[in-house]
Amino acid sequence: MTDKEPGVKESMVCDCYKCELKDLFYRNITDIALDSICERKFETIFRKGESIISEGDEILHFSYLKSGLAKIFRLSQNKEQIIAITRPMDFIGILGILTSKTYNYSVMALEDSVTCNMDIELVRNICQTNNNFTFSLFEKVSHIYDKIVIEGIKIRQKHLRGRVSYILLMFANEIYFSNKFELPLTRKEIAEFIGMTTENVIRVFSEFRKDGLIRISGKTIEILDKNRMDNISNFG
Amino acid sequence: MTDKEPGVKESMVCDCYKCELKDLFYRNITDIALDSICERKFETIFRKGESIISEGDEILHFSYLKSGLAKIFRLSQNKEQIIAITRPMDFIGILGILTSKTYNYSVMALEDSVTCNMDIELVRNICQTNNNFTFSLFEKVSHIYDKIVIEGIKIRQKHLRGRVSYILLMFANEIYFSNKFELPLTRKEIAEFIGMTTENVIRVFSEFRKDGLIRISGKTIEILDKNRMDNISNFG
DNA sequence: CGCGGCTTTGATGTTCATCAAGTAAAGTGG
DNA sequence: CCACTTTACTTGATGAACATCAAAGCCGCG
Repeated sequence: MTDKEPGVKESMVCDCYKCELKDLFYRNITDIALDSICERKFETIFRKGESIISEGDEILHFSYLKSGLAKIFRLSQNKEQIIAITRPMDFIGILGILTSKTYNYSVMALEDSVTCNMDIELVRNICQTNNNFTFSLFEKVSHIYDKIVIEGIKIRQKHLRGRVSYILLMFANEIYFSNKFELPLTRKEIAEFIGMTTENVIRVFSEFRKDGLIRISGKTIEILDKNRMDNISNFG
Repeated sequence: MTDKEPGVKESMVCDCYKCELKDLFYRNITDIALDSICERKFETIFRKGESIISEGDEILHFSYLKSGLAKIFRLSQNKEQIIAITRPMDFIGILGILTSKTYNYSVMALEDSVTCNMDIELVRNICQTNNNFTFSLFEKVSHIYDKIVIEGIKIRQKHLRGRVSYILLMFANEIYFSNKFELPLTRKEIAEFIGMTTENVIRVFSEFRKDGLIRISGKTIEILDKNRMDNISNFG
């Protein structure tokens, strides 16, 4: 997060002692260490569409998403490839936050978002002296990676209809906790996530609509027949 | 590694103080801790084709591949999906070695192989008390994961010819360090690695042979025109 | 209001999986 | 060690799944 980034610093920050990440931090860190992080942390606001991280940027902060939604992606062969959707309380930049000098991925806000940023050197110092902390972090990062790898395998084994229903169910079940939601991704981005073309994403949407599986109104999607969607996701 | 596994314990084990993993262990661990691991470690021999780990097995040891070659794979929808090829000095089981109770992946020997196995509880104890060690391990595991994710993305963006040349170059450049080598995978396994059918792997092999790119004799492959192979791998 | 990006649909062609059928190689039991 | 079985390899023919191309409507934004 360098100066030229569009993110805006926010003055209303929350109390670290009440942070939802306390499982990771509060439990494993002394009050003194926590205080030293807290007084230097800051929050940043990103509007929908703004870049949070660009591949190659120097890593200066240990950041997590406080609210909103973001996509993690890589540029490969002039094509964006979306690797994962980052939800609140997820770390930003995942890999190499501690071990690399620069980011390996780009991150962009899909909705208005707020990140909380801590000095990376301070966090590295805590790692040097507090292995409970390091271990917890290790555990969390491992699970994130594992999910990415396994999800990638599962998605690619499916046909187009299966991929689309998989991602729609993901939004409904894991992100918005509702059968009706606003798609945070364009059709093109969905295509970049699940490895198909924009046109075919739209075509499958239309098929699902004609089959009475979903209702579409612009970016608003409502899943009407979850059972059949589950079947298509699992066996399509 | 339970009793029913085919691996055979080996009595001739090497000196931990001269272990190639000393960067990870020796540098970060006291002699006493190292000694306590060493006297309880053991090595296991696996013949080509034998199972080293099965998905769901309880994790009892922290193991690495001392010699040989192995494939890491998952069973998904009755299909094997090869995730990575493990080379000497790579860890076995990667994810969750420290944090999970059971393995998330299966591992099978592709060549006669030897693993070195340490008591997982002992290693976990070291993690509890030695954060240099934990940090080094964290770093190594992160890089392994990163490579898997990026490699997966790259392979799937290519057409069939590009995928096949990519994997052949991988064997030549990163595993056997020679343009002529014995393929450790069957055609079917190659297909499972790069997401295509067995028939098409064979078809592309035949095309490459007719185009004078490679010479094939059973499992022996020789890359004749590396420049053109590089091009196909990068732009195919 | 007009421009560019997003969305939609149809027509067309290519890539690739599937099916079939046969050969070679490798393991198995008498 | 040889007949037998199984697994791996190979090639061709066919069709399905999917990408690409083309054209037009829509929507937000300067």
